Amino acid sequence: MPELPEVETVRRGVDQAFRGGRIQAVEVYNPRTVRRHAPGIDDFRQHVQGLQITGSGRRGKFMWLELDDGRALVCHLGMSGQFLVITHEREAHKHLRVRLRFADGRELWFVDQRTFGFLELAEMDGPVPATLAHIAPDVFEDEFDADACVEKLLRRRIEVKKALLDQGWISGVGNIYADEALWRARLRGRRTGDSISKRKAKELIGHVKDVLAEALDAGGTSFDKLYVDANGENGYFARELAVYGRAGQPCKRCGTAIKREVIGDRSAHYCPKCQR
DNA sequence: ATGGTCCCCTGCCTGC
DNA sequence: TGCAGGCAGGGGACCA
Repeated sequence: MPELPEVETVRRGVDQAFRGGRIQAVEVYNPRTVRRHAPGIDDFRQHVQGLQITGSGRRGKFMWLELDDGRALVCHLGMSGQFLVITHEREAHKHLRVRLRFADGRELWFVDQRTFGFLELAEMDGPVPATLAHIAPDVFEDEFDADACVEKLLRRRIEVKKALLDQGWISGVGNIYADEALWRARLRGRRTGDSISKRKAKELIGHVKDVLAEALDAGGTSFDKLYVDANGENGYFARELAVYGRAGQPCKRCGTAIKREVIGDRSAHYCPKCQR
C-alpha cells in the first residue's frame, strides 16, 4: 500500500518517538513477518532485544531503524503494514504481527493485515542496509541521478507505467503516484520507454519528484484504515489526486472522463484526451 | 541484463 | 443469504 510519502511519514513518527529508546523485548506473532530472517524467529528476537535505536533511514519504500550494534532493522510495509506507537495499554490489534517493548513501557506495534510486509535484520553497507543493494535511490537522495535515469528510461522497451513501478530504476513510486505523475506529464502509461522524447522523460521525472513531495507535505494518501501514520492519523493527499481511483469522473484539466485500464497486472488511471 | 508470469496474503465489495 | 469472483496502495522468485 504505502509508497514513499507514506513510508517517510511513518519513519518520521517512529524516529521521533523511539530514537534513543532501548528495545527490551520482542514478540513475533506471525512467522511470515520475519520470513526474510533465515535463522528464524528465535534468532531474530534474541538479536533485536536489548538493542538501542540510534537513528533511522529510508530508501524508496523501505525504511530502517539503526541499532547500536551497527546493524539495522529493515522494514517494508508491503500493502497494508503499519507502525503504531503505543503509549497506553490497549487490547492487541487483530493484525498485530510484531510487538517491540521498550524499556520505558511504551511499545511499537507492527500491524499488517495482508502480511506482505516484513522486518529483517541487516548489516549496514555504507549509508543503506546491505539487503537493499538492488533498490535504486529515490528522487530525494543525493545519489539520485536524474540524467542517468532519463537515459535508462529511453532505452527500455517496457511501458513507462511499468518502469515507474520498477524499484531498481527509481524507488519509492507505487501505483498511485505513478498514475499521478503520468497525468501531470500528459503521458500515457502504455507508451514504452524507448518511444518517448528525452524532454518528456525529463519532465516525467520532475513530476514524480513534485507529486511525491506534495503528498509528503500532506502526510500521504489515506483511502481507508490501511494507511495511518505512527500516531494513527490519516494523510490528506487523497483529495488532491487527479486520476487514481477516479475512473468515470471528469479530468481536472479537460473534463473528459477518466479511464481505467490494466498495465502489468495493475490498474492504471488516465485521461484519454490529454495524456498521449 | 531485460522482460513476462505467477505467487505470496486478508478482507471487502459486487453480482448472480 | 450464500458464494464465487474481482479487486486492493508491493515485491520477488523463476523462467525465457
